[in-house]
This record gives sequence, structure tokens and C-alpha cells, in this order.
Amino acid sequence: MSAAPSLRDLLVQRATELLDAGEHDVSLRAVARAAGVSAMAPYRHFPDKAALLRAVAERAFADLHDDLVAADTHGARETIGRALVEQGAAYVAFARRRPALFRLMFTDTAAKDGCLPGDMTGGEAYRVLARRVASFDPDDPDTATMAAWSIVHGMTLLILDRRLPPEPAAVHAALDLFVAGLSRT
Amino acid sequence: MSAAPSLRDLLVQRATELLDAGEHDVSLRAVARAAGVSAMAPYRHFPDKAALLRAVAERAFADLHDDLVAADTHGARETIGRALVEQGAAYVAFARRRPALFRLMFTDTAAKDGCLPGDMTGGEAYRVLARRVASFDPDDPDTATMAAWSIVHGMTLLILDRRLPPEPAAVHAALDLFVAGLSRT
DNA sequence: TGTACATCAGTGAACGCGCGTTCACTGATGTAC
DNA sequence: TGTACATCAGTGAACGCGCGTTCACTGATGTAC
Repeated sequence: MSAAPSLRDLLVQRATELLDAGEHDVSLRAVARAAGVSAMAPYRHFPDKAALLRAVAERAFADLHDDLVAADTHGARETIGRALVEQGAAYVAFARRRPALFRLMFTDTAAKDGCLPGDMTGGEAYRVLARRVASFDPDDPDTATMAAWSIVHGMTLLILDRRLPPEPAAVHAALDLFVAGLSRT
Repeated sequence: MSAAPSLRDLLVQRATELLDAGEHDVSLRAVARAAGVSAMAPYRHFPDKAALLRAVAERAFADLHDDLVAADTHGARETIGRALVEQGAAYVAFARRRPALFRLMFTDTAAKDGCLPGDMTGGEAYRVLARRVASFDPDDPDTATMAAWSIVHGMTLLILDRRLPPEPAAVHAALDLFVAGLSRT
């Protein structure tokens, strides 16, 4: 672990910035350009483009994890149900703030075949959600977690794809409805 | 409406077939090739590539609509809750059968900006779902429909992206959980 | 201390590729008189 | 019936583009003796 800022880190950083700046897709050459380096330089640090994107997704999953933890602990000060709703809202908010990055994290393209970057099941971010859901439905936590993740993920993508309105009030209402149903099970 | 099979229809057909054959993306030239026609021929029938894809998505939405209606009426012979669950399972099954087409239908890319093909809200397929949901929660049907669509859509994409297992039993379990919660509201 | 060599990050030109789209065209069909 | 012209679907060559990746290289740094 050297203290010097490595080109590797810089490339991940620049790629993330390009995605956050609205680039729906990012080319290896563009990342190199943004880092002020030749088109070939990235190959010193990554075997190919997919490997760079995998590193970008991994760091993004860590960011998402932090957001979920923050929302969960904040919400838990009121009620357990509130913690779950706040987690969902944070998930949506993350994707709205960083849509291209979010799609990169979750979309399984042929290029990434066989190697899911930041595989959420078994990942840290997933566990934050799973633990909170388990406090509601200890009988079948797997099914409840699957349902919870699905509703949040679906709402997120439907909003990104402009099929549903992005209003926070609507998001909260739908999540409240789901959590209310869970509580009464 | 001529009886002769137009090249326009053939292009839509071939594009759909290419997507269903596993092409994650489809190029205008590939579609023309598959139709046995020069690369320029499609421009006689569509102003550009996006217009062709829009036509493909529109036809696909009609197919999805038919699947949802069939599942709904089939399920409704038992209970109303069953109809909703079966609709959700049919949505997932459609996407699993035709993943590339499904992504084309719903993903809002920069290319399609300002013109959502088969906009589901306000579309026929959406109404099939909305009507069934309304039979559960007449107080706030919009929120309940949003939640229902979200859970189904999210489960679908998480399965396509290999974040959740595709087992029908798991899908049904999660949908049952949601519908049970809805019923008790 | 000096020399010889290995390592390693980054360069810059070039490759082959498929793409969407342009352009000017061909040749068949329909239609007006 | 014949001629002149417009319409229209499809052709085929070419454009410019950015891409991921290859290749042989340069020049700085570290290390063994």
C-alpha cells in the first residue's frame, strides 16, 4: 500500500466521475484521456476494460453500503419500520444521484459474464438490508428480503427509466404500504 | 393496409428475432442483413435506427399485454389474489424468455430521449395490472399499483442480472408475501 | 563507488472492426394525356 | 394504344467515427556485485 496516488486509483476515480457526469457509457480511451494519460496506460493496471469497470463498480458498492447504513441507523431511532423505509429511499436516492454508475453496478452484460462485480447477494450492502428485514419476518427472512429488495430495486429502475414519478412522497408511500403489509404478517 | 408482407414488418420481425436469439444489442446493419436486404433499405421505412427499435418495442408491449391478460383471467378463476400473483409470474416469465427484448422495452437510453416506446403508464399492459390491483386497495390504488409494479419489475431485473435465483417457487413466495400484505391493509 | 543489467510505467503509432448515415444511382410500377 | 413523366423501393460504394487492443519503444528507477 504505497502512499503515492497510483494511476490505478486515478483511473477508477475518473471513470466514476465520467459516469456521474452523465456519460451513459464510458470508453477506456475516454478514461485515459480524463486521467491525462495515453490510451495504453490503463493496461499497465488492468488486464482489460472490463476489469477497470469491475473496480469502479466495487467502489460504488462500498458507497451504496455506506448510504444504506446511514439511512438505517438514522431511521431506527424512530421505529424499525421507519428504518426499512429509509433504507429503501436511500437506495432510490443513490441511483437518482448516480444513474449511470447504478446501472453499471447492476446490469449483467455479456462482457461481464461469469464475473459479477460487487455481487450484492453475499455482499455487504445486501446484508444491511437483509438484517433489517429479518427483524420483521424471522420466519421466512429470505423471501421477505427478496421481496423488499425487489420492490426497492424495481421502483428505482422504473424511476430512472421514467416510468414512475420520482417524487419522494410517492416513493415513501409505496414503501410504507409494503412495510405495513410485512408488519402484519 | 396492403396484404403484401412489407419490408417494414419483416425488419421489425427480424430485429425481434435477433434480440430473442441472444443479441444483447442489435445493429441496423445486422437487421438489414437478416432481412436479406441492403444496409440502406431500412431507411425507406424508418427515419433512423431509433424508430425501428421503437416499432420493435411497441409490438413487444402488445405481446406482454396478451401474456398478462391470459395470466390474469386464468388466475382469477381461483381467487383475486391468485390473479395478481399469476400476472407477476407471467411478467417475470416474459422477461426470462425474451431478456434482450425486455430490456429494450424498458431501458430509457439517451438515444430514445423524449420518446418512450410503449410508455407503460397509460399503456394497455399497465392498465391490466392497475385494474387488478385496484380490486385490492380501492383507497389508494395508485400507490398500491406502483408498489406492485415495482416488486415485479425489480424481481425481474434482479433475476435477469443474476442477483436473485430464477426459481418460480421463490418468485411465487415473494409475490404471495406481498399480496398477503396488500389484502390485510 | 561504479558498472551492468533487470524491472516497470507510460508512450505513440497503428491494426482492424462495425457502426450509422450520406450520396447518387437503378429499375420497376403507376398515371396523365 | 403509346408516350412521357413522376414515384418509389432498394442498391452499393463510400464517409468519418471511436472503439479495444497490439506492438515495439523509451526512459527512469532499483539492485547485484
